[in-house]
Amino acid sequence: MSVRVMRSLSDTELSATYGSEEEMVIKKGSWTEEEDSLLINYVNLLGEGHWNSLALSAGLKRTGKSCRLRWLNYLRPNVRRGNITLQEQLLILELHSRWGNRWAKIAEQLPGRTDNEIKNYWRTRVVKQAKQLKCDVNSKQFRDAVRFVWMPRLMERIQASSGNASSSYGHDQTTLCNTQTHGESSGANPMMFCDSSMISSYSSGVDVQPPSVSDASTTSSCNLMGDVSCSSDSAQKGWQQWDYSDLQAFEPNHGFGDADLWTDENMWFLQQHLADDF
DNA sequence: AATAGGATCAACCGCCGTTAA
DNA sequence: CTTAACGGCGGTTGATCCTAT
Repeated sequence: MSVRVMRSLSDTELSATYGSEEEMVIKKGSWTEEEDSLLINYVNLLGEGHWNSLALSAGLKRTGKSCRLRWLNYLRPNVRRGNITLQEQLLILELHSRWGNRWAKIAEQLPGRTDNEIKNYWRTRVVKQAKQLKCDVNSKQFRDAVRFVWMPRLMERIQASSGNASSSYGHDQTTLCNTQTHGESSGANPMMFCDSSMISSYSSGVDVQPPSVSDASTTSSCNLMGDVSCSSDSAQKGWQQWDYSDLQAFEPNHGFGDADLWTDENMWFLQQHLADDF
């Protein structure tokens, strides 16, 4: 069977021919409600997988890939939509620092979120922030900024809100963060550390263990940044001096135009005191 | 009210690994 | 062993929405 591909113009419905001449027109573009209903019905009937044959069975003029994507990213039960929560942001930053652009793997740790959504978040929020800071998103400078400013700030806000609101997953977050300092890192910003229960409690409802962030010799509280330990005197001193309390630039819907909160002084600090220490 | 530019996100593309014929 | 089909994944695009002017 030959396949002719036609790109739809928004809601334009394409006529598809099928049959005697063994030609099928593949529809592209936005999915209609009818297509969604068809797909849902046939996935319920046949189960996930075998997307090409499912598409044919359902009479959908779509590729198997397109059906799979639509199902996984939109129609599948328990897909979480809407704003990425602070906890989710923190987890994404943490996991990305460990795994890089392994979106699917990261998504496994955020129940209901899709790799596509996480990827979009990264590109629209994180990459943009890096651009505003005039550094490459993969640069050590920016990674340090994420570790030592953005993530602590997120944790601070999570902690601040944990007392008066249950998590979006309906779990008590009172044990979210452990702000005690560590022996070997006592000079570091306490917000850098978090009880390892944080991630697993975040991933509530799903039996997910956080990635190993500490070996057996470490204390029960772990460094959320995993492989980072603030062992440099200069960095520790810098942390004590660095006032990041006003940072809003990283917060969603909070005007990324506030990136000037990332002052030259702070960036200089990062470059001078952190870049070589970790 | 109009519009330009930015932000967001759904969906497509291409590559790659796996599997079955 | 080879090859084609399929599914999964990350990268990218483009339509739509939002906001500032």
